[in-house]
Formats: sequence, C-alpha cells, structure tokens
Amino acid sequence: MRSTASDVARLAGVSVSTVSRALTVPDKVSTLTRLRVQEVARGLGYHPNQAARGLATGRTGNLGLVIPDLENPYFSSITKAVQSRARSVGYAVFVADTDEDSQEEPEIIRNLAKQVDGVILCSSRASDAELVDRAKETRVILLNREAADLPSVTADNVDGMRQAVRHLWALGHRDIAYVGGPVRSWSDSQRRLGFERAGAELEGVRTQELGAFQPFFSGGVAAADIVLASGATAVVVYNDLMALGLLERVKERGIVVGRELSVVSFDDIMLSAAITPRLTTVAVPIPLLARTAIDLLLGLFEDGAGTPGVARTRVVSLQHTIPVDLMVRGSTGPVPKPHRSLAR
Amino acid sequence: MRSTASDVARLAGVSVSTVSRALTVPDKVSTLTRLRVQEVARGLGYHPNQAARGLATGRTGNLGLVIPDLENPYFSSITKAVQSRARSVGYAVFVADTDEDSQEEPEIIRNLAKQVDGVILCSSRASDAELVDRAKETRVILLNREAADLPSVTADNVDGMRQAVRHLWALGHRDIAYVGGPVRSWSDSQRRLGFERAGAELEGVRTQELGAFQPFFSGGVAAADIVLASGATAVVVYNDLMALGLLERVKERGIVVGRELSVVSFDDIMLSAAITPRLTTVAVPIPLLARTAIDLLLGLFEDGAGTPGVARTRVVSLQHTIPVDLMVRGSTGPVPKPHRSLAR
DNA sequence: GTGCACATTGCAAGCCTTTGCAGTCCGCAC
DNA sequence: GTGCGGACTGCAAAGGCTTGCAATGTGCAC
Repeated sequence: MRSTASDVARLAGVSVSTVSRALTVPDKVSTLTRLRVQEVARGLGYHPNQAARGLATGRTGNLGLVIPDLENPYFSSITKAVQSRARSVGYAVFVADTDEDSQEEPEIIRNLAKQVDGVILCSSRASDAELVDRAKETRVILLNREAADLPSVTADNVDGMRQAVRHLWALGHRDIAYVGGPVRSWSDSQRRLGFERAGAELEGVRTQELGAFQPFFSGGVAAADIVLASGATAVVVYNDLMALGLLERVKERGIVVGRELSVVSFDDIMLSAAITPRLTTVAVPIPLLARTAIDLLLGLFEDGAGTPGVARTRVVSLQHTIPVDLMVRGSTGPVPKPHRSLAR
Repeated sequence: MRSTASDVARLAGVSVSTVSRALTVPDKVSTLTRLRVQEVARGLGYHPNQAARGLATGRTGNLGLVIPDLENPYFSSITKAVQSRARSVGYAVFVADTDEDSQEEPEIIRNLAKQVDGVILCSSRASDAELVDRAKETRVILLNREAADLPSVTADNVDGMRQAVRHLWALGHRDIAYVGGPVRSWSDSQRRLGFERAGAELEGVRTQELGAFQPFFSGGVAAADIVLASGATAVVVYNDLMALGLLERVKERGIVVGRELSVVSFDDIMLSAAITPRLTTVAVPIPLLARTAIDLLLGLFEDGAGTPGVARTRVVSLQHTIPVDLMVRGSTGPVPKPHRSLAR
C-alpha cells in the first residue's frame, strides 16, 4: 500500500542502508546522495514504518497514557496536554481509559508495553507494590501519584490546600469542611493531610472532613446537603467537578454561594471560570504537569540530545512536585456573620 | 527487557513456530504441546510483540482517532467511547488532538498510517478532496462528517434539528434563531439545512441564522447578546458547550431561561442535564456512534470472524446515519406572551 | 609514485513474529 | 507387510528498518 525504503533505494539508485542513513543520520552520507534520496523519498511520500523501526532500534516513538476518566474535564485536559507535548517531540500516544478502575491497568500496560517507550500512569489508585510491579513491564511515570521511588510528577496538593484554607481563614471563616474524594486516592490523602495541617496551623479553626464521595458531579450533589448540615461556613471540595455538583444543589436549596457559603476546590477546569459564581479553585498548571511528565519519561532513555529545536527541561530528580496557585474568584467571600463556631 | 517467543520455545523445548501456533492457532498443535507452551508462556509473562506481529501479518491491532478538541466534553466522550469499544475488541487506540485545525491531519495520519489498521477521523473540516487524499494513506472512517463516498458515521443532524424546531413550535414559538457553529463544519451545515427545512415546513415561523461562532463556551457567550437583540423567543444552539456559555451570559442579563427565552442545543453532554436550568438538547447516542464507527472500520478488513464472544453489528452500508433524540428539559418552555412576530 | 587516512557506501545480520512448505512419525487399511 | 493419509512439528523466508563491519574510492602527505 505504501512505499518502503527499498522502493526509495531502487529509484535513487542506492542501497537501503543509504536510504536509512540519509534520513536518520544525514551527515554520514554525501551531500549529493542525501539530496537525491530525500527528493525521491519526498516524491514517493515515503515515511519509515515506525513498527519496523521500533523492532530494529528498540525505540518505538510511542507513549502510553493511562487515565482514569476521560469524561472528567481535568483528565481530558491532561490528555490533551500530554498528547500535544508528545507530538511536539515526535511521539504518538496511546490513550487508555480505565474508568476509575485500576484493575484494568496491568492488562493495559502489558498490551502496550512492547509498542511504547514508556507509559504515563495517571492518578492510579493501585497500591505501591502493584505499581512497582507494573513498572517492571515498561518504563512508568506516575502522574498525580507518588509511590515508592518510582518517577513521578505531582501537584503540590498539601501547599494548595494550605493556600485554600488560609484564604478562607483570611476571609474570617473559622468552621471549614473538606469534601473528600475517593478512598485510596493519593491526591485525596494528600489534600486531607494538607487540610489537617493547615487547620492546625491557624488559630481558632474548626475543621471537619466529610466523604469519601465519588469524584463526579453527582458526588458533589450528594455532598451538598451534608455540608449544609455540618454548620461549616466554608468548604473545600476535592475537585471542581464535584464543586459544580455541590453548587448546583446548594443553589437549589436557596443558598447564595460566595455569601452564605464559600466554596473552594481543586483543578481549575475550564468551566470553573465560566459558571456563576465563578469558582475559587486551586489551579494545577496542566501544561507544565504534562510537559514535565513527558520530559521525565524521555529523559529516562534518551541520551540527552532529543528532538532538535525543542528545548527540554533537564531532568534532575525523579520525583517532581509542581507548584499550584489559588485562583480567587466569586465562590468565596467573607464569612456572613459571627458564627457560633467562633464562640468556641 | 521482556521475554520473547524464542525464550518460551527454549524453555518448552519446542521451536518458535510451535510457540506461535500454540498461542494463535491452538488447534494446529497437539494438546500436550499446547498446554506446555501456554504454561511456560504464562510463567514467563510472555506477550507477543505487537509491532513484530504487525510486521509479519500486516495487521497491527491498533487504531487511530483524530479528534478536534479533547477539552470539548462531546469529543472527550467520543474518545472515551471509541477507546472503550476498541479495547473490548482487542484494539489499542492512538489519540491525536488537532486543536480544531485540520491542517495537522495529513501529518498525523501519515505518521500513524503504518502502525494502525485504520483511522477514525472525527469532525474533520477538511475539504472532500483533502479527505479522499487522506484515505489513501490508510483506511479512514469519517465520524460526524460525510464526504464523497468515504465510509462514515454521522448523527442525523437534519432530523435532530427538525425535532428541535417542532418542539419549539409546539410550545408556541414563532420566532426562532439558530446560533451557528464554525464555518466549514459539516455538522453545522447540516444543522442549518435542517433548520431551514423545518422552518419552511411549519406555519408562521420566522427563522434567522446567526453566526458563525466558535464552538466553545466563549462562542456561546459571544452569541448571547446578539440573540437577545434578535427578538427571537427561542434559539437553537450549535452545541451544548456554546449553549452553556449563552445561558451564562443571558442569566447575567437577568433573563430567565425556559421562561423568557427557550434554548435547545445539540450533543447532550453530561453537564447539560446537571446545570440549572437543565438543557433541552438533541442527544447523540455516543456509544452507538463509536461502536458503529469501529465495527465499520474493522468490517473493512476483518473477514467476518472478529473477536470471539463479542457480537458485532454486521456492516451493510458504508455511510451510517445514527438516529438522535430530543431530550426535553427545563431550558425550553411555552412562549411567554403573544409576541409581535406572531402578528406578522 | 606509493601509502595511508578518511569519507562513502553496501552487505548482511538482527529485531520478533507469522506462515507456507516439507519432513517425521504414527496408525490404519488392504 | 507395505503403503498412505494425517497429525505434528520444524525450517526458513518474509516483513521494513537499523547498524557494525567491510569494501571501495578519493585525496593528500611524504
């Protein structure tokens, strides 16, 4: 169906080896030959067969991305960013959605292992031991998760939570709840940790942790009434999607968010700046996250050169933490009135 | 790094050929040998190298999906569905996001061509001729787009629009606007067509077409004031994401959607049933869309058998149109009062 | 003029499977 | 007892590319 290197070789009157070299290591071929080969190749629309090249070199030029739920805007943004960065450095990416079910992961990784140079495993809820196991099949970078000493890229959840709670504190809130995400989620455990620490650092704050809830819109809806019953004047929600759900239900109950109840969440998905009230949220810089993950992965086996013309962050450590920023918007405001919890 | 067929062969005391056969065509191997080979293979965690298999058989077990914008929930749902269906029939999928820019497509397809058995090209805005060209590189299925006689799977946009307009008509609306999506979008042109036809079929309806707008939240925001200025009592919007934007701005202007202005759109993304007011929308059955596309693609080269245990729709025609359903929800309601346009 | 270094290029092996063909062995029929 | 078909199995080629090594040819120094 498509032309091969030997077609090019025949037409250019050279051997296949020369064709290969002319296209991959141009300086090992005389200028004249190189030009001729390249011209014939272009004329034929020749592109080397990646699979064959992979067989020969052991490098496939492919990456895998294992993601929990493409329908969560946060993860689809990550997918978009990873895919975009990968393409800009000459890699194609396999995407596999696990439906928030880490049981599928080993099978997926095994199937991908031979045709990728590595996989980015996003927000896996598998245990440390399981993850170490998976890393045996192929190179693995953990995204939004740390485990053992596997290479990983994570957002600074603890600091993000600190920023969120301090912001609420500065607004006068003294009774703050955390609406937690799924059990076994590493991010959730980090956010809980940050929540506890931040609460302990600040004076006169009463904190309470709710959940686990599902990390979907529906999870937020489910959490809403519990939050209202808790007496908290402000709430930090595991992620934006849940916050959206919570807002919806809270508004339905006639509460004005930003005045009667302040809401902060995590991720900064596109919609969170679009809805009313605009959502105060801890923004994870997704492009940076994706870029770091890919550079880390490539750094694991590329000798340093990389794709010419594309600057790459030099990889130093194997466990990266990306700084996060609190985006203050309309969903948070001053505590409405002296609240009974202040008296305590 | 990983074991190969020859490792298995050595340990099982047979030849590589036998290993291959034991694993792919078990009935050509004696029961005893087969069992031994399978056991050794399992013990070694052996999985055939897909790339090598692809070289040998010409079939890769991979699919490509080219999608305009992963951050649009409609497309991320499609990606999820395609990926899920593909996996269930034993295929892995490459995902490439073009950022709504069809210029990238040829390059992407060319790079993927040799490592996939086919490509699903979603909502491409390329011209017919360009698409025919792309189909020369590898098998191509068009999704949300028809062109020439290329195989395609599309939603029934015209009928969807008919349903939408009739619904508005039944509610008493006689002055209806269409907020259009991007120029050169095939779906948009179909929806415009349906809009014009539906308007012509119904008595006393005044229709007007606005746009083109960008198919994002921001596009809807931009359209809002124009819609309000148009005097229309009801509006059909190109897609849900835009409708969300429009709603936001319209609400900001103090208009109550569902009472003072009725809004219908297309896609039925998850959020459209979640926000207030819930969005009346033409639902595209995405799983069916994805499933049809994949089955069509596989039907193009699999001899009929397919993966055992997984039923597949028998492919008859090459251009499929998927029926759509209007989901009536809160964003549409009876026309508020006799409107001047009624008098005309 | 001779020899040598070096730049080019081709040969052939190797990467891992699959698969047509051929060989071996067995059992059975005549 | 001989012959034959059939069931298994191995050999080897093929698929497209990369790359170490060898071969060729050139230019230059001495």
